[in-house]
Amino acid sequence: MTVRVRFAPSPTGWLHIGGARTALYNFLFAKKHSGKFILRIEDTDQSRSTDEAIKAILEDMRWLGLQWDEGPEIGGPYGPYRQTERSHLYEEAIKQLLSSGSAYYCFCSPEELEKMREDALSRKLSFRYPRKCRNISLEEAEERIRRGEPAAVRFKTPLEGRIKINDIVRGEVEFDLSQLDDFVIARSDKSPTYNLAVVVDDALMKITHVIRGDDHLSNTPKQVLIYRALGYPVPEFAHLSMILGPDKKPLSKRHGSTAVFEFKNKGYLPEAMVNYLALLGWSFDDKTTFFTPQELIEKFDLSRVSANPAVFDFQKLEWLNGVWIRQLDTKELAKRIEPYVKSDYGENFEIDENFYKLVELTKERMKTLRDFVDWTYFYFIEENEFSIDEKDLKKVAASSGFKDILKEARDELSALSNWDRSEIEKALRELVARLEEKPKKVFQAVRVAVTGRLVSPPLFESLEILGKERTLRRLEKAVLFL
RNA sequence: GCCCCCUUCGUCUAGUGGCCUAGGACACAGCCCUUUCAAGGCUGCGGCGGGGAUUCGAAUUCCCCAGGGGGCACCA
Repeated sequence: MTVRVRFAPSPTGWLHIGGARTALYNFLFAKKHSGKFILRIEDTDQSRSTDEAIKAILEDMRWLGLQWDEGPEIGGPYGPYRQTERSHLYEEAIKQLLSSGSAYYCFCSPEELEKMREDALSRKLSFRYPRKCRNISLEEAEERIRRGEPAAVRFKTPLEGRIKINDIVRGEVEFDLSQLDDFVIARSDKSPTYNLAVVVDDALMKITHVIRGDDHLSNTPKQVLIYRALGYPVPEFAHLSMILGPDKKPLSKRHGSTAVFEFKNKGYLPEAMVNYLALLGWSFDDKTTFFTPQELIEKFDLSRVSANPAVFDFQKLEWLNGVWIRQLDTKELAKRIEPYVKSDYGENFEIDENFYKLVELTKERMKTLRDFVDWTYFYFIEENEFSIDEKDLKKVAASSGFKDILKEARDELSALSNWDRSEIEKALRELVARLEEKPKKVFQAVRVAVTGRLVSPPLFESLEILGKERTLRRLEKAVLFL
């Protein structure tokens, strides 16, 4: 039996961290077992679903490297892969359930039921549909429908018994059927409800393992009932716990970024996102934290997924992103950074030697790709727009001899015939010795004057990349300005 | 109200009866390296939700409680 799993988002917004993790676990499980990863769009709620959302979700999934084997844009043998295009399949299933006696028409109006529900709620009782229409015969019901009466379809839930499921991450979970009521499987407009649609789709798409969010656990017994009534094999289930915010509440926008594209914009690498997400609720052993996508595929194990909800740690993600950045080779890293430079300094930017040097220089201090543009402000800024950070300037300018140091530095550096890192260092160190100053004092003075900030990439390399002309100009300007 | 799930350092986790005076990672603190910031190295801080029971022995098994979360729709 070949493994077939699916990720089934409803396109009502962007792909979120939680959804991304569910998709990832499905993907990893499929790849690990040489199975198929299917993407299905659950857009039955037409009022909230949009085509833009579908596009965005597909884009984010591809960015993360979660390419599906069957689904939108690429098709597959069990399509269509959008629920709105599958209505006839649901109608057929409903018809089958009706004629086999597993379901029945219900003529109770939503208003009537709503009233009963409110009433029960106000008396602190649990509401369950009273099964008023359960014994109306199919013939009678069809007659009433012919006369124009609206009717929903309900599943005829057994009055007693238990449903046991063996969840891969949770183990055995049992439900008492007497706790379930006769849930609606088709609305009076004939459209299927979620529980019916998922089962029909998963069954027809031959899904072998349903890996999804925890919030669906209590729906599972209802779905098992439908599988059985329809005569389909029941798949394996694995319910993933939710992702929480630092306050232990379900992760949401108020905790910070939750949409995948936001992390992309901030300069996170897809590999780092995948690495982090994989570790959020799963571990390989007691020490390994770095995994390439390929290693994840080899090592991922659903049964090692933790059942308790995990708090999303933005700091750890950032750290891991830094780890990923540091181990990319410079050329590759430069390619990843390019778009961020372009978005800040113009589309006509082109990768050159200096860019590679800057990447090398900042590589080990970046946490996100966007940090690069921050670190290299001094280089990319137009010369006439260059300015020194006022706070930083104040800090160094307060000490005695600041101006003299800059003047001397300018003289020493302008005398250099070879403008390279080691010559620059030699000249400045000689200056330190001659002035009998602390190295730190001299270097910081030059740093502020030339890079505009007290914190910059290594000084000598920065000056080399900046070039003699620009360096001297800035020193000159600083001397005059002070 | 009913049903279901979850509970090891602040956070992610290792741990399946003795290897645990509970291991790793992030964060935090200190030190080293150092021209700044990082990176790196070292050290430290810090935890089995509570109560019973089983056992020679329990983080690990069982029961109860508490806390957190999810579900109970003609939403998905």
